[in-house]
Amino acid sequence: MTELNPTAAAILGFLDAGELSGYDLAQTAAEVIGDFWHVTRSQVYRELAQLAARGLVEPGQPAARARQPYRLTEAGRAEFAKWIATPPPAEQIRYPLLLTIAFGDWLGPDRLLDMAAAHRPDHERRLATYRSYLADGGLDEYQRATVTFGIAYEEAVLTWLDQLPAILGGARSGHG
Amino acid sequence: MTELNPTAAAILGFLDAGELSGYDLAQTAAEVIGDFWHVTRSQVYRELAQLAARGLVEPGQPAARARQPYRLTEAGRAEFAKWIATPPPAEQIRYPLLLTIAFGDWLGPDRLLDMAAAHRPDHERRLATYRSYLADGGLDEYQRATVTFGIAYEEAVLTWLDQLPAILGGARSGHG
DNA sequence: AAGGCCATGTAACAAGTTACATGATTAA
DNA sequence: TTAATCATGTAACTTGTTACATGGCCTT
Repeated sequence: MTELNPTAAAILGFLDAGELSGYDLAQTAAEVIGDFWHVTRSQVYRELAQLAARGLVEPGQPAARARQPYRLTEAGRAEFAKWIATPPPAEQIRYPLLLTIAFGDWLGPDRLLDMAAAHRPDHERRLATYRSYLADGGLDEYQRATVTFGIAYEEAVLTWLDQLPAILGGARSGHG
Repeated sequence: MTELNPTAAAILGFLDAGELSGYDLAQTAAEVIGDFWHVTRSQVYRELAQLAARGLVEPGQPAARARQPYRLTEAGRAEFAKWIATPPPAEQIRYPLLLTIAFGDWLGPDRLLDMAAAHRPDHERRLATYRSYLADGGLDEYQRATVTFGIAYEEAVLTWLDQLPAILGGARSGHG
């Protein structure tokens, strides 16, 4: 048996709460873990097919609109338990804006600062959302832990954006 | 012509400095942008083949050990210039530890805190490295900008790790 | 009852990872 | 001069993205 990948594991984790279709699962994933683990519908369907083939999930009653729900099997539950007990690997960040900045000599500070500033509203919005989650209460400890990460992260990004003009201020464009 | 992907663009960007082999490019990428844009050697070779097919790079003199260097063409330079002038999309984060925490009910706070703590040395090490880059000087403004992001990010992670025990402290495991 | 929207899923493609192969160098 | 290591690249597989197809549901 191959190891579960994190996406497959998350699917099993969500199915623990009861039967869900691929569509539901994609939606749930987007809401609950979407900020640090992005999953598309296509991935969900593929993983569901493989999980079914391995006997870790099984199909329930089909319903309207071709809806096909799945539920967790005992083997699936066991496999999930094994996965979650495994120490997770390091995070990965892919930050296109930093790439642009790394080659920033081609653009010069002004264009770069504009591009960076364009990202600010997104971060402000997310930060506000996370803060309101905490303020509204109703989160369990685990959710509070992940949301608190989001807050720390967004604050860091905003702080960095604040510093950027001072850092890039002295530079001149080297290309055209 | 399809749009350049960021990895292909980075390859062109590095080739602006002169001829490099796929191996060199992979190495350079790991050093210069590896912290926010991970690229494997295999990707580099694939992109080089495609870039060559599109006339954006061209092969130079083969050398020992099957070394095949490439250089930028004028078309390649133009395409890179177009790419870097395009506003970059949002970053993506994939954080397996947060996934584990999101399903943390299965493990309980003690195991989670252990797992989280296991990541701390990595972050401390990276933070120290970034700080020494700044302290040693010799970085241009653009590098300082990306390194400063790294510092802000690692500080945020460490702060969050500090808060975790207090956040998870009250929880009990629900499974097992 | 017609038109538009939404839920649901599939298929094709692109990007990313892992494992392997091979011939030069270097060190013992 | 043999063994170990390193530079270089290829191939196979897995994961991630984008575009498409279809039919039920709701609104007018």
